[in-house]
Amino acid sequence: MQSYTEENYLKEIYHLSQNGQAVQTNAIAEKMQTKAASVTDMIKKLSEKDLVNYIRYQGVTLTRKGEQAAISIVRKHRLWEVFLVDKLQFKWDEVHDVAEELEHIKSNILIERLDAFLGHPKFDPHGDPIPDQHGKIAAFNFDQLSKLKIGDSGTLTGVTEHSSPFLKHLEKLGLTLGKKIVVQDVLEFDGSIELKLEERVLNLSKEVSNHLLVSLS
Amino acid sequence: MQSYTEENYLKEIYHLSQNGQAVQTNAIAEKMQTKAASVTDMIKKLSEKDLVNYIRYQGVTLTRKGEQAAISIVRKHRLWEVFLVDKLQFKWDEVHDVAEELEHIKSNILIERLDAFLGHPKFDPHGDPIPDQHGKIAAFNFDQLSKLKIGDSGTLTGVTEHSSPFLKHLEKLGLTLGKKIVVQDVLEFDGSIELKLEERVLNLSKEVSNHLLVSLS
DNA sequence: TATTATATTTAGACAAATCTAAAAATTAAA
DNA sequence: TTTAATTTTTAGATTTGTCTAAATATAATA
Ligand SMILES: [Mn+2]
Ligand SMILES: [Mn+2]
Ligand SMILES: [Mn+2]
Ligand SMILES: [Mn+2]
Repeated sequence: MQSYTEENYLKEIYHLSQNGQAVQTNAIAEKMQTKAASVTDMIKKLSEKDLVNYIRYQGVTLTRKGEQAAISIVRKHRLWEVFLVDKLQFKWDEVHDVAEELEHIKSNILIERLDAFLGHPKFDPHGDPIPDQHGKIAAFNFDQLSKLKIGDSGTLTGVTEHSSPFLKHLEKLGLTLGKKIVVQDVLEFDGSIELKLEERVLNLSKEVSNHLLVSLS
Repeated sequence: MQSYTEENYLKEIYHLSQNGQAVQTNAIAEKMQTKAASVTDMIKKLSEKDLVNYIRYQGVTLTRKGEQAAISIVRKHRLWEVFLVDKLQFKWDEVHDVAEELEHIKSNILIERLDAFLGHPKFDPHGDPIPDQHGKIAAFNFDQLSKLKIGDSGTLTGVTEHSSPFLKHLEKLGLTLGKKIVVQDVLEFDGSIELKLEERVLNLSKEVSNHLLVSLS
């Protein structure tokens, strides 16, 4: 078993590994809001436990064992987020911190029962896929809204930025998951995008549209 | 805020305080499965934080602040137990360890939403009262089954022993909360009690009946 | 009351996770 | 290819919660 802290490191390394390359000490330190020296200490410990591959000065990658552990935590995090939103009326910008704690509760039966209770959801409130009990993550093919061309249309299926101010902003604009949008214009000038959303026309900055995922229709 | 460990100490001191007297170091050590020296250390820390009144060699009592903190944890523990049983089909003998972890999740909004979601339950799956958000505990007046006389009848409303073997045993006998019983005989010899439960006649040892609570009818 | 037994506290150490400051390795720039 | 900048690691401390062993206080017994 891993400690609460080890689990947080594993999850963070997992998220930072998505590009395929070894993860740097400083990158972990920044995400974990700690110091590089502390990261080195923890990496050595995780390496000792065969959860990461570690070569001094070369960064870390997760072992299969480490990846499975990380995915299990991600699964729990996302299932608890669904619970908070679907059953306890939390807003999508309010769930993260609580899920950050709940993800560490150790009980397989609990998480499988919760999964069933929620109806085996495939995505969390931010559109992120929920790994199944074997660690399988459903393939999905979404595009950054900022990559679309004039005339393209689709459905908003995810966000890649989870901060409360950002999510509240989307909420206010009516840009919630499942909404249909049509690209009406893309401005050369600043890369901002103009789209139609339920009769209304919105203008989104490049910065915002970078963090929105859509499935084309 | 208190640490996970401090919260566990506070809760245990609270449970041991029910007789009104100061709680002894060794009593805490036994319940917490630790050593007296460790308890002394922690007591000093809790005293420093004004959560317990402590006089060397004289045991501890909770301050108002400490009692409120302890009751808050008990509230969370019992609400989570209700959730596990009512919503996730846990058996009453399976909930304790998981609730032991869940009780430490820090979020007031979470626990108030959970309370509402569960329909503001007054008792947990073992018949223990659930304190309200202000720390108030509903008065209740139950009797130990072992104190009843021949001819007395009532409803099973609680258990004072939460171990899984004990609860499984009751389950097998059909002795679950809400069941009506009538005392048919009390044996002088060993204090065992004979009672009628839905057409059947059961004989319970003094040991068992000591841990059952009934409300007389 | 003196002695013995029990309960509690201190002293000193240890493991986990963190930090600061300094040293070492790697990478980038001149 | 030296030098400079960046990244990473080590060394040594600190905090939290724990432990064992020894000392001290309280309670029970003779
Ligand atoms: Mn976490
Ligand atoms: Mn999420
Ligand atoms: Mn606990
Ligand atoms: Mn209970």
